[in-house]
Amino acid sequence: MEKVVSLAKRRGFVFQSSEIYGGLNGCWDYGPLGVEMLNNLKQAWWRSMTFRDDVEGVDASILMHPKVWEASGHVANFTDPMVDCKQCKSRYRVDVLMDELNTKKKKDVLREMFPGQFDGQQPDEKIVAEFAARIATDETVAQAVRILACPNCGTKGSFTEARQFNLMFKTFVGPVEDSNNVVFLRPETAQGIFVNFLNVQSASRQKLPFGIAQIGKAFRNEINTKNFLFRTREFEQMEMQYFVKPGEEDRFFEYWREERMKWFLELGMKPENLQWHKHEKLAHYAKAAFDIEFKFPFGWGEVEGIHSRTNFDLSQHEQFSGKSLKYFDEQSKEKFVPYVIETSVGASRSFMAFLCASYDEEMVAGADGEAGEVRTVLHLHPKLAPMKAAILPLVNRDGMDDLARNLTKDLQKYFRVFYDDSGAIGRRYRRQDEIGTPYCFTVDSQTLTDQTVTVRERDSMKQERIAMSAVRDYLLERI
RNA sequence: GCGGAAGUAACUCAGUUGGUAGAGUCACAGCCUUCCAAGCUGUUGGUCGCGGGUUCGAGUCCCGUCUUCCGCUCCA
Repeated sequence: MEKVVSLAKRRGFVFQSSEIYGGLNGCWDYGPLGVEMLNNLKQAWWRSMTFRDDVEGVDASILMHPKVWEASGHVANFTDPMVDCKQCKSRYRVDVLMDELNTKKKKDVLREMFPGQFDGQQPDEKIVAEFAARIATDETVAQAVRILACPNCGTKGSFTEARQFNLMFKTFVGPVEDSNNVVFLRPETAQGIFVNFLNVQSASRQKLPFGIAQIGKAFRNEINTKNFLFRTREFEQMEMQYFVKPGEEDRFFEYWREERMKWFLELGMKPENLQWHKHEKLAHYAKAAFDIEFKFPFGWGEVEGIHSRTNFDLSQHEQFSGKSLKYFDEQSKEKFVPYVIETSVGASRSFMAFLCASYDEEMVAGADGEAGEVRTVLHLHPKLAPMKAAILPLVNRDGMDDLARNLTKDLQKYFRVFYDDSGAIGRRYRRQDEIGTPYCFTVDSQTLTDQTVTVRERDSMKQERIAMSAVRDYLLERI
């Protein structure tokens, strides 16, 4: 992990945000190579999503009407009161803590908070119902927390006061910081799609089933950031919401699961580094949910979620906006609120996943077949590689450098390529290996006579000779 | 948020009981060099994370703070 972070910085993939001021917790900047690779990644996703008949794109604004987040449930559900145990330092979400109490413990709490009212034998159902009813307000919950014992160390009354965590970034529209002007930075891009559902549908004349895709930044005020780009407060999502007729959701859920896994594999991910994670505890909007997890150096972590979201979001927006979001099916003459299949992938997270997956330190034999040495290489898929090729004169004389510069200029009309004439050729190859450049074209003395160059392939380090005029097509075929 | 570790050149790291800040790599300018990081010469580059304190004197000792990594917790 540290090696990847170090390489990312050294070669200009990722820098820490505001580094000269000591950095800002969990914020990162993409450097010259990072932005190329991130753009490539986003482009690969965009092409796979929208270069088809049934998906349209949008780019919604980050600031949205505050009611959007009431409708989506984020205002109510995106805040989790938490407590810490002062004794053993473990932390709990208060609602989880309450849910996990057994009936006996609930009875104890009720007895202590309402003396005399729950003495003697009490039916279990009554205890459960009364607990749910009476321990419902912030006030009563806080009281209950004071009585409870920590499930981990058993110490009673060791919890801190419950603290509210609102994971949405708050800001103000206009220069006056008035509570009437509060808006939120979107915590997910999906809502920008839902609120535009009818706009897109009518403008594009799409019929169900069809999808809307969007790439954009989202913000969550996470309690703690973590693991390089994995958990950050500002991140980029690539989301597609696919609208279907109710009853067809399961079929398309399976379809998109397959498609999305295929996407990762086609970009060079190894199957053994990916796995499905099924959500057993579903969110309030979901009917089914699977995550694609990648094996990061720190363990398995989610890079994409594929969720069957029912018609929850559109229905909520109908209710909160008072506008109909129903779709009229010409065939069956039915009017209904479509169901939604969501594919939501983290651009930053998958960037990191591809970086980690491609990082390798290989032992290669020395020139004389003796002591081996370490070769650091990023086995990035050519589509993702920030530099598509390097053009190198073997030595800087006899006009080899001029030929190489001309070739570079030609190729730059089509690709991001790199010219390098400094130091020994081997060193230059290795430098390209380290940033994942898939091909190196070398101009040597033979080029001067027959206009051919050598192609050196990154992963195999094998070389072949092709005509200089064929270089462009060589790259086009492979990228 | 808790606990542990770390922070010195772009990178990896030295730095003695407190006494003017070092190496290798990289980069740059040359030379050399006809295919896999290892030749030669020269050069640039450091607020020792930041802020206090102790001291004649702090990279070194003390306090605070920030950031990163690891573990816990959390991740509608």
